[in-house]
Amino acid sequence: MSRTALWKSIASSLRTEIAEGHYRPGDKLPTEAELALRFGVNRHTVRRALSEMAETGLVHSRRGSGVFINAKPTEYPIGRRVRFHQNLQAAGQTPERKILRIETRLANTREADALALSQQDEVHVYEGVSSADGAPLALFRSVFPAARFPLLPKALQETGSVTAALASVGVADYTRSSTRLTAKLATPTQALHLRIAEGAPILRTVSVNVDATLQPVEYGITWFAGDRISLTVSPE
Amino acid sequence: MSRTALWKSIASSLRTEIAEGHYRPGDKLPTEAELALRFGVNRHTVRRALSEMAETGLVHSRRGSGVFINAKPTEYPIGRRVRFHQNLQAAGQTPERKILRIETRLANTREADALALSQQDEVHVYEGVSSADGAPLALFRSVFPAARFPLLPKALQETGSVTAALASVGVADYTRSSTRLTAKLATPTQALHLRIAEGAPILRTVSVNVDATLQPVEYGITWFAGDRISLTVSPE
DNA sequence: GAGTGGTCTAGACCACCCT
DNA sequence: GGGTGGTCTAGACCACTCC
Repeated sequence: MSRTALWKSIASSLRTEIAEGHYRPGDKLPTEAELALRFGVNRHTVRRALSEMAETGLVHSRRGSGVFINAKPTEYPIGRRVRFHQNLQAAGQTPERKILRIETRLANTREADALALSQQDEVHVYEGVSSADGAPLALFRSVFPAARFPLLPKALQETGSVTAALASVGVADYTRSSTRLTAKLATPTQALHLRIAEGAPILRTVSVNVDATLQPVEYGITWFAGDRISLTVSPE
Repeated sequence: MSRTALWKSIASSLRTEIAEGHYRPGDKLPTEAELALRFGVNRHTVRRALSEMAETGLVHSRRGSGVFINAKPTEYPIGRRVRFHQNLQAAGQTPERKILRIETRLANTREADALALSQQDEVHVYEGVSSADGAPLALFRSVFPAARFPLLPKALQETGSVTAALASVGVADYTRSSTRLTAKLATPTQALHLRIAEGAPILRTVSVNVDATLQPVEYGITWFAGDRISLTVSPE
C-alpha cells in the first residue's frame, strides 16, 4: 500500500476539479460506479472519499439520485480557542489574508472599554480581509493596546497573523473570553471588500481575547459574508 | 435489512453505555473485533458506528492501540452558555411566548438527520414567537421525535415551555450539543411575525439538544431579529 | 424496471503500538 | 511477534428516485 490512502487522493482530485469549476454548486457528480471505474478502484473506496467530502460540507448525497455539489456555506467553528485560518485549513480550503491597514491611533470608547484602557491610550488597529479559495469570507478589525505591544505593528506586517504576531511579542497563548454575535446588513464599503451586494446579510462577531493572566490583549470585530459562512459553536 | 441501520443502533448502545459510566474518559473501548463479536456483526459495521462517534467527538482511535473515550464528554458544552439578551438596556423586561402551531408530521431530511431518525418517523413540531416588553425578538421551531414522546404536544400546549414539556415526559435535563449560526434576510412571513421589515437582517441558529444519554431530543431553529438582539457566547 | 446510493458481510494486507 | 486500527477489494441485497 502506498503511504497516502487512495481515498484521500481521490477526494483531493475531486476537490480540485470542483475548485476549478468542472462542477458547480448543484451539479451532480458521476455515479459512484463511474468514479470507481475512472479511478480504477473499488466502489467502496470512492464512497470513503465522498464520505469525507460530505462531512466537510462539500457535497451531499441523495439515495436513488446521486451525489451533488453543495451550495452550502462553509462552517467556521468558534470556541474558546478560535484561530480563523487554522479552522479553514481543517476544512480543507486554502486560506488567504489581505492586509488593508495597520495603524496606531487613540482608542475610542468601546475599544478602551474592552481593553481596559483609558481614551488617552493608544491602540494598534489591524484591518484586513480573509478569503478561502479566492472568495472573501470575512472582514476583520483587530485592536491591541499599543503601550504593551510597541513592536506589534511590525510583527503584524511581517506575518499577517494575529496569533504569530502576538506570539512574537510574548503572548504565547490567548483565549477568547467572550463573543457577541448579531446580524447586520452590509454597508457599501463592507460589501465591496466582501464582494457581496450592498444590503446583503452579514454576521458580525465582537470578541475579546485575553492572555493567560486574563488581561485583554485583543478586541476584535469580524464581519462574515452571511451567505458564505456559518459559525459552529460546539463543545471542545 | 431492518428499518434502522445496524450501525446506528450500535452507536446508540455504545453512547448509552458511555453516558451511564460503563466507560470513563480516557478508557479504552473493547477492540473492534470484540465489539463485532458482541453485537454479532461484521467488524466493518462496528467501524461505521465508531466512525460516527469519532466524528461527533465522543471517541478517538489510535492505530495499534485502540479506541478511547474522549477526555471531555459532552457533559460540559460551551453551547450551553449561549443566551440571548436585548441589545438595549434590559431592565425589567417581561418575556412572553406565543404559540403559533403544534403539529405532528413526517420528518424531513434535515430533521431526521439531526434527530437520528428515518424519514418514515414522525416528529412533533412546535413553532412560536418569543417577545420581551411587547417586542418580538425571536421566531422558533422545535422538532422532537414523536415516537419517543407521544404526550409531548399536550405538555407543550399547556406549558408553552420546551424545558418544562420535556421534563414532564421524563427528560429532566438536556444539553445543547451544537449550534450553528448564520445571517439571513427576513422572509415576508418571518418579517411579519418579528414585526421587522422584509429583508431586514436576522440571525439564524440551528441547534441540537441531547439528553443525559446523548440521544438527540430536540432539533431547534431560531430566527432572531438582528437589530434587537445579539448572542453572547462565553466559555465556562 | 433500471439506476443509484446505503448497508452489511467476508477476507486480505498494511502501518503502527506494545511488550 | 502478536494485537490493533486503517485501507482496499469483492459481492450481495435493500431503499429510494426517476422514467
